[in-house]
Amino acid sequence: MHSYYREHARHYVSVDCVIFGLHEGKLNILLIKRRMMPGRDKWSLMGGFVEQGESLDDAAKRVLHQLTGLENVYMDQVGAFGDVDRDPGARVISVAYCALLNFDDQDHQRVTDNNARWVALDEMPELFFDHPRIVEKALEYLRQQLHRKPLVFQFLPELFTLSQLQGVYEAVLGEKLDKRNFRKRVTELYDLEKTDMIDKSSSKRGASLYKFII
Amino acid sequence: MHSYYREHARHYVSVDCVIFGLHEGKLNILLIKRRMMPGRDKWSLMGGFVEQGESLDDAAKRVLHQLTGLENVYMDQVGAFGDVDRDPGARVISVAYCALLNFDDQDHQRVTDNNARWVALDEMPELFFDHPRIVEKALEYLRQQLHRKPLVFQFLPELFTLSQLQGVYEAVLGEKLDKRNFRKRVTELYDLEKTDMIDKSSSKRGASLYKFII
DNA sequence: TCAAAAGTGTTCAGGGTACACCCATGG
DNA sequence: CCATGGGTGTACCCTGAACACTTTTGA
Repeated sequence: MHSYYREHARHYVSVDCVIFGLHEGKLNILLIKRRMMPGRDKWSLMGGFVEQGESLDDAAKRVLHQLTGLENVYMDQVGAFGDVDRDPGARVISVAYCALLNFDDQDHQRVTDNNARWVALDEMPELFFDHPRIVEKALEYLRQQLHRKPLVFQFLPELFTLSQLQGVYEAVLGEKLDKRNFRKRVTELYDLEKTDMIDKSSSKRGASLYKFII
Repeated sequence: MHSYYREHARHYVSVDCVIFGLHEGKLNILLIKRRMMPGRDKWSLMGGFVEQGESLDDAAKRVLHQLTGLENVYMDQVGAFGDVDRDPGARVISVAYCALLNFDDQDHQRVTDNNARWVALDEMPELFFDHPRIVEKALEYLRQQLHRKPLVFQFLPELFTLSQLQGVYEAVLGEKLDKRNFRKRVTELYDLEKTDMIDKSSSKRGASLYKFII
């Protein structure tokens, strides 16, 4: 390595994951209750240090996998947070990621083992570090991207009803939508294949199950 | 410091600045020809290491100031780039920022001393590292944010003509705009104060100078 | 007098929003 | 038989796009 590098400081770098999932019609985030200092017994995002030979994206995937047992989950980088005193224990620069997953896919045992809990957005406890800012930015990012990419389907199983799909939009945007306008828009915006299966879990009449075609 | 941290790797962290300016009606980026290894004599973005006790934002401001002599310039974080081999000299995690400045404000002497040059977007030389990706992402970010925040004024002096303003939009978006539609939209979108001063530098008739009111 | 940029309104189409009723079924 | 969620079409408005001519003045 050139001496050019050696004279500079090196830093701990972590990734923090804002893990979004839909639960009981509400947008939830997966939080952990810290078992170690600093911030023991306080709520925070799930995070981990970036190790040698590990890219930022890989570190984020690893952290998510540790907590949920899931792989191939949709993740996006939200931004880097590098205030000097953001972590009271040491100077740590953190890169935040958000993950969007189908609530039912997770490994509940792992989640429990990690001292983690799903919390609805409007019931968030006080978070440690600068994690409130990170959550805020992730949410803003999610809401923006919702209009640009077909992210909603990440929250749903492969087969879903249009009402479920609408529920995701409403939960993420935090507002009610008109059913007819929603269906018109979504069916011309996305390639949705109507299957001949009917879901009866949420109504007596039953609703057609759809599949999203990429 | 808790032992919790010590077992983890530490990394060099740098900031790289995508410095945008408008020159001769085109969107330009300020590039430097590297004087040191790795990548000596190749073109790259201006960057610098994040030091102890320095936040990411502060590091970006410092780097920009070193190169241009400017302070209080509009900067935004574009994202973090952390592939393991992105820098062939060492493992360096980089956080990219973009800066928007008025071309005429810079300290040209400093720019020259730093071996830097303004290059139009469509004349970009091959860039070192993963800097092409960074530039691409910064440009995408800039074009997106253009519709959300009053960024255009960062490229202009305090007083400007509507034609200059339109020129900025056209240069950033890379497309011609309709004059009447542009003027209608911009005057109802922003609070523009028409001064009684006339700019004659670009036409015989002269154009009114406007001021942007925050 | 002419070249070159400044300045100025109207028309039209398409997308987004508001809005109400019948259907199928399980309990 | 009724409560519950599923499913469907139209009218209106407003925003965004297309479009051409007059004005001023320095060279």
